[in-house]
Amino acid sequence: MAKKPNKLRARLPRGFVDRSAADIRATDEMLSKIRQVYESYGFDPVETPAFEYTDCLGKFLPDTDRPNAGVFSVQDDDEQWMSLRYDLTAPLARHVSENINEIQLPYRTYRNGWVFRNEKPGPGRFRQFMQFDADTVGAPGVQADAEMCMMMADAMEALGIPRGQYVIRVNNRKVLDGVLEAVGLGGEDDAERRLTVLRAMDKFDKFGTEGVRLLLGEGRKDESGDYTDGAKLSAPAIDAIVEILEASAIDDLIDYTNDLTFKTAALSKFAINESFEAGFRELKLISVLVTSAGYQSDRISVDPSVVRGLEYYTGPVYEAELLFDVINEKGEVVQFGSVGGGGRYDGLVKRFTGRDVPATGFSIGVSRLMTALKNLGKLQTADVVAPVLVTVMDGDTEALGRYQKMVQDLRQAGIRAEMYQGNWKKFGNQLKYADRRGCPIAIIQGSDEREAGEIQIKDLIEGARLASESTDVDNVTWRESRPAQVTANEADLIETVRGILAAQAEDRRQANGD
RNA sequence: GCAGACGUAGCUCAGUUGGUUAGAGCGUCGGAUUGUGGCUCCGAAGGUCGGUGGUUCGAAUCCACUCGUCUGUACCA
Repeated sequence: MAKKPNKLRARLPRGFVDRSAADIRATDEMLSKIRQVYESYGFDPVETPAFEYTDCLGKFLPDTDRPNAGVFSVQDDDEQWMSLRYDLTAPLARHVSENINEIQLPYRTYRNGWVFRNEKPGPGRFRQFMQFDADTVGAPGVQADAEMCMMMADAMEALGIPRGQYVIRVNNRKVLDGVLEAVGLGGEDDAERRLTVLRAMDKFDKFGTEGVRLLLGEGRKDESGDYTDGAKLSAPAIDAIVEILEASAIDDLIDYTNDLTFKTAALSKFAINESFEAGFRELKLISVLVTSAGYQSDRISVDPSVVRGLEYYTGPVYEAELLFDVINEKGEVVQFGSVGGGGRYDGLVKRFTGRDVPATGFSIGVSRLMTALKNLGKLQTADVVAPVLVTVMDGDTEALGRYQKMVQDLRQAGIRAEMYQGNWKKFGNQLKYADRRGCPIAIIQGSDEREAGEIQIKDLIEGARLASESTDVDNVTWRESRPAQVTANEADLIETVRGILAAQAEDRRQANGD
């Protein structure tokens, strides 16, 4: 048998999605809520393009695991390499550096945009996704970091996540450096093991004390049988690190009177080093600042297991985490992780300018957060009513003109409306179309009505309800009963439509229970 | 990247020890009904059985490789 010629198969590259009307509207809603928060903090928008020269995005990797993966790159006409941005921070550093003479520091700015990562997608993880960032450039003090944390908490609540269902966890890269120094991994030779230790600490939330002990020690095997090699630290070092991770507040760890000292048994074996001291003092300061601004530890909490990226952070780091379970389509609880984070990156602008320009900022993973809210049913689906459909009974030019006029009149009265654009000769299809499209009302005017100066106005929502109540009526009878349909004077079109729409809106409100 | 599970129509899935032309429900489209949505009835379209190669007289079924999806893990700027 001869094979048919192969059809081209329509398919989307993995990790990319088409966005539906509902998604787009929900995203817009989210963005405007976040924007409102940032604006109220006095931040101004700025936008940079999706492409940058690859060297400007920078590779700060001490992390040599994956030398070139993760980024989409192309070569320009002049053979310079360009890449799609993989976050909004590096492009901002480029923008600030390029315009450093015009920009008034400290520069408080926000922006949202698509970013691209060439890596394996997961639930709520895409290769193109939206981030919403805010940064303060040229502010050296931790008060800028504290403000970032507060703003992030406010953004979470503005998005409808109730207090107690999220937390902003704060740590300090200097504390982590102090830990590494204290367990004897300060030297250049131990770079690899330092990463292993940091990654292990980062897993505390996921694997708990025992899992982290394994990762800090010999290694850990997961359920699928995959094995992760450990950092092979000594037992006392592991004890000390675990004690830091398990602390519920920094005051449990540190005595802040005069010279800092460790309070706990396992930690007291270590001296406070310079990094520890600087890090803990900054954390304490942030903690005091946010508390006096009214943000208690249920919203912003110091947590030494926060590690974040291993690249450019130099001081405080923070992370927004959702505390509710996220359920996927199959009803399984999926581990979700953080929906945003950031930190202080004092070295990023200096790469371009040579000048010290300290900066701090954070990023909200809009796409990711939206997946979580959607799965939870907390996504505010914007209440967009489908258009009123003006049906076409006669296809002659004069009649079409009359229908167009009706549509325009409706539009000018602020009512979404459209004229049927399919094959008008099958009238049943017009109403079927309206029904499937979710149209609230259909307008009908044939020659009979035309001569009488009337129109038929059909309430499709009410009609659907009536239809579902009487299922055994035969089609002809049902049709001729013209359910939920009123005859109106041509001049009363707008008024009548308005009345029906208002009644429908009221019904929806009652159905929603508010 | 590593490990496991799974790939049959737009969707959800049947498909016997390898045996004619691969099926069902839902959905889609057309008709019954040239001016009325739902119900009902009739009809139609829709398949590289994920792909390639192999074993066999014969493969959706067995084998190898490969691609994709999901879950875990690694990485996550």
